[in-house]
Amino acid sequence: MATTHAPTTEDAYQRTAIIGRALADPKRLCVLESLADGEVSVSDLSSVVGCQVPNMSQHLAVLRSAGLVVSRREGNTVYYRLADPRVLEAYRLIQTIGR
Amino acid sequence: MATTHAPTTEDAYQRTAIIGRALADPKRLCVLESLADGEVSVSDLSSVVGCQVPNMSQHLAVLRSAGLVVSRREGNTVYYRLADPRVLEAYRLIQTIGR
DNA sequence: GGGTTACTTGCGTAATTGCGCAAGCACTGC
DNA sequence: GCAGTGCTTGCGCAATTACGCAAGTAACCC
Repeated sequence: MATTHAPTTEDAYQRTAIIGRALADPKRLCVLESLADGEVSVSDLSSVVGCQVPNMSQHLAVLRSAGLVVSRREGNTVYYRLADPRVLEAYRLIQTIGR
Repeated sequence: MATTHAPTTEDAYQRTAIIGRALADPKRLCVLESLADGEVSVSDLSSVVGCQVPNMSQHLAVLRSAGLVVSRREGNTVYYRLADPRVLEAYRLIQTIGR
């Protein structure tokens, strides 16, 4: 079934670009690093990153729609965690390229 | 030499974010993939990606200032290539996360 | 010198993004 | 029911971005 060279569709580029876009902000990178050791609540994340809660919520929405993080509600606290260990792996790799 | 926990400075986040930003466009991702097998000229890249040459030149400037590609001039042709094999590695990794 | 090819840069515009602030929702108590 | 806490969403604004087009630079050939 013509899997000759994997032509890489425009759609595949688009999905990958959405992830790149999610990695394009310092605060979002700080979030990913903060989630390396396990799940963290939104308010704790906003403290660590140093921004207001609504702003943090928007950044988390970007990360979530890119499929990099997932959320879980417990009472009235929402905890976020990395969706996949490869997310941290990718972040670390890009980090080493940048130094 | 105080390598305690690597606090990750704001500046380090910024440099990593610039790379993420460079990976945030489908056309630029197509460029990286096109450069996987070796150097390619600007006009050839614009043909493969499907955009005008000035537009391609701008995308290449983004990739270049992020340190992902380097250029070399031969006569009046400018060839671009990946600056580091890890760039392709990072692209592939992000790609698998996205599918 | 002039002319051609290959690429870069500047300019204007439409679209997207990050932020602050206010309002809305979801859940827990009372 | 009524607060109160924690998070999300909508709105307005300043800043950034991608694109097309024109003009500029660099190297080649005559």
